[in-house]
Amino acid sequence: MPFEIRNMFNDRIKIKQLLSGTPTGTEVVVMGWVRSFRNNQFIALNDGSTNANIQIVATLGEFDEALLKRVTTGASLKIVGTVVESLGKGQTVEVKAKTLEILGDSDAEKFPLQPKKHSLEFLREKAHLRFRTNTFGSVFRLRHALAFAVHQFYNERGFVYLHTPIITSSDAEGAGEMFKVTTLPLEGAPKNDKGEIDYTQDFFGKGTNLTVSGQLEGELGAMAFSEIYTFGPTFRAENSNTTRHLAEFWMIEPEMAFYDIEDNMNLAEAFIKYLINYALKNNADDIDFLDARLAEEEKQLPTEKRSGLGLREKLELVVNNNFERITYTEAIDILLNSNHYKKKKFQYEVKWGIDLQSEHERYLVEQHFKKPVIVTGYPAAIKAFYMRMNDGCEPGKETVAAMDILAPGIGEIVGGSQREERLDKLEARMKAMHIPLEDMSWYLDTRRFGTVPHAGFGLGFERMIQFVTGMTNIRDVIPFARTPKNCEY
RNA sequence: UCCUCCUUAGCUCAGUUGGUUAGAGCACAUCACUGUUAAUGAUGGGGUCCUCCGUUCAAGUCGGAGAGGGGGAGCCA
Repeated sequence: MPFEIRNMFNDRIKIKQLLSGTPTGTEVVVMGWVRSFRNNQFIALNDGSTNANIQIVATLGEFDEALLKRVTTGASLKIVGTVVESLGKGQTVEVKAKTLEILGDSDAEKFPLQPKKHSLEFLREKAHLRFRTNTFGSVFRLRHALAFAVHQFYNERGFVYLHTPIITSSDAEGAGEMFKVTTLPLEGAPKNDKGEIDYTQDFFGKGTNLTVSGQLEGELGAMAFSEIYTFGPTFRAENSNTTRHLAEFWMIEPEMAFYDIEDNMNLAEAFIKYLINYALKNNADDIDFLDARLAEEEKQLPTEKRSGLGLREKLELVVNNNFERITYTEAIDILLNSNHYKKKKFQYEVKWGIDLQSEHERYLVEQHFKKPVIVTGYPAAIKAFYMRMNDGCEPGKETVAAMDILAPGIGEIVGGSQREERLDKLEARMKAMHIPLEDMSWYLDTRRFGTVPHAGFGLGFERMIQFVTGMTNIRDVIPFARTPKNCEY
């Protein structure tokens, strides 16, 4: 099969394409960054199209010694050469260099990435360079693939991609602490009669924040297009220091008219499986690399801490099996009847009405069912105002049509619900929760004019990437993590 | 925010009961070798022992405070 030379300004061929072909003797132009230079002859060159490097052979004696001295780890090169069968064992094709041009030098003494294993913590501090490592190469190619798959999934189903605002004056969702957005000076901000900051003089004439969710605006779109989704950044000013929280993260929030809670669950399950399937099919190399990497890490762990399941195995298991679906009440029963509970191993109390703690969710997912679990019908008291009250509840045990999807290793990956479409019930709930109705009249209008049953959910994009890549720290699946006390770049 | 562990060379780490000149592997430099795959061999340079305060004849080592990081918890996606 002849190589297809892409007609770019430099007729460059990408390394992924080059490696997928056969040694034909064709002349090619390759560009990339040096990963290693062995034996003063063999350059491992990488251009980010794949983790695999192309071996460039600079035959001894054919190149100036001073030039070869500049072939250091991290330097960028332009190579013109012929594609030949490799005499070595590690690869089938290699490029025998005719000309070798240094595009950018890289001082070997100062370049932080060495041809060796680095800790994730070290690379996190070099986030601007960590893309050039195999691990982060795979992680961020997968991040891209999953983002593309998100759009493809919804586009195939006729959903409209709705851009909900990033700056918002709505503070009703209660999803978390918000970042203030203002142009008022911090020192000497104008005050009103009551001595409070006078936001009428602010840029928007009122107090504004970065969004914590696009859901409420998403519902407005669903009431016209039937099915919409949002996919954008969201912001939480919580002082959370964990491996699964970010101050700035990306969330996918579909919102569907004419869906009930069952339809909602079906869509969420199909969505997650679609994303995993897309990655397995289109990024097999990256999954396999991360699989091997995790297997290596597992070897360092004591036996009882090993998962015993490879990354690929885990993903295939999720794709090929139905998610377990249980009600909150059933979940509490399972916990109460568990040996774990009887041996008093739960730190937090288990009884109907509590919010499930991490340890409870982990028990259900990792010990009891050993696969993703969808929990529905949570107590109304612990859930948001917009969730639909279930009919026929025992007094004092009112539940709402909420659903959380819990995934092994990362906990809650999806949170969603059927929305309360009945105006009287919604208003009653909002009053009970002290949410000012007048500020929310735009939202209540959807229930006043042609209200319909509808539902939706939010999927944390980074948590999904964590699941697919097996990365344990969420800071390693977003290019530039924003966490408390950390906003580099 | 709470609990807990950690911070020694560019990186990963060792450093005994508080005791003389703080070590190793990798990386880097020089030389040798040349079909290597984390190349190999030899030689060499490289240290604010996180910071401050204290205890002591003497602190990388003990105590206190602070900073940064890891893991767990809460909040959540």
